[in-house]
Amino acid sequence: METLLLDRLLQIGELFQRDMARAFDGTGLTTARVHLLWVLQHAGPSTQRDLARMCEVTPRNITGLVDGLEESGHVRRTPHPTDRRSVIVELTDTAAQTMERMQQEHTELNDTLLAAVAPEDRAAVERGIAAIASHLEKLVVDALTEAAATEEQAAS
Amino acid sequence: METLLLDRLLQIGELFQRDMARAFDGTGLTTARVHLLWVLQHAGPSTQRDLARMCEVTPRNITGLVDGLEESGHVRRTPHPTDRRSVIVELTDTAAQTMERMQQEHTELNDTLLAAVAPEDRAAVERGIAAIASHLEKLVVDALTEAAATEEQAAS
DNA sequence: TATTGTTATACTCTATAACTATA
DNA sequence: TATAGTTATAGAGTATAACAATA
Repeated sequence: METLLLDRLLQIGELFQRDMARAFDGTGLTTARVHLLWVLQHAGPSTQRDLARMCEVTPRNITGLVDGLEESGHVRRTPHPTDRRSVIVELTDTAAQTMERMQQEHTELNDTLLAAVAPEDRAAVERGIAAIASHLEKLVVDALTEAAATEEQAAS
Repeated sequence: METLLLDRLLQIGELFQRDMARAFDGTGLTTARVHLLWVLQHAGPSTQRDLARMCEVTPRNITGLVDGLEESGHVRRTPHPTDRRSVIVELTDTAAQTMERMQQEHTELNDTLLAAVAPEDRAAVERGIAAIASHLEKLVVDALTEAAATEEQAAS
């Protein structure tokens, strides 16, 4: 029985997650926390509210993640300069270095995997995967929009 | 800034998970429980021990998942015919139907996504993704083996 | 009155360790 | 003595709801 393309794509996601979990085993970092660090690295110092929006989780959840990352020395909470309700979260210097290294390794992994593809297939793979990602995103967004509309209708 | 192929692959995994979570919203099913049902559908009635091995989680975890699935009417616990320590878990009729439908939808999604790829690129995409999955698996397995060896050395 | 973050509470997934029943 | 499953306990991630401080 041949393996579906979709199954191989999902397998890649699982393998990646497993590898990341292994890499951070013993450091106190987890997938969710690394994701927050990643968002912080790209967005720069941010309020917890904004982090909640960018991570697509509740503000309460951010409180917990930042608590853990503060304790492990990866982030720092500082007061917002003008809004005394807000808290600014920023990477510590060591965490910023860690994230840079991580981003570099990520790029290297991308190159390694691309090198596993036959040169004459590479362009087609890039095009094909982009098309699949874009199509799937549309499908999911449409399904979510429809579900939201149905719910709204039910509420009225 | 162009998106890395690796990032698109990871995005596909996330989108798929999000879509699955949405599809089962309100049914009491979750990713972990659906995974167990999936394993059960492919392996047929199994002991909890075997389910733990196949799902790569602890036996304790299977107890919890089966508890939930039993309560929601998706699986049934029956005594093992010869070993009174063991419990056989099997899908209920309705769950078996649900899983068949799900598998069909899965195949349809695969076809839909494949249809989003230009016909002349399809063969290359199939080959390329198989190569990437296989290469990544080797990388992860090697890393895990190495980590295990290091740990063993530390223990001696 | 609206917004930001936190406390309170709860549920799922996950793990390890101790225990019971059985092999 | 070893194995199958459960109870006990713990921790992470997630959510909603109520609340305090501030805007």
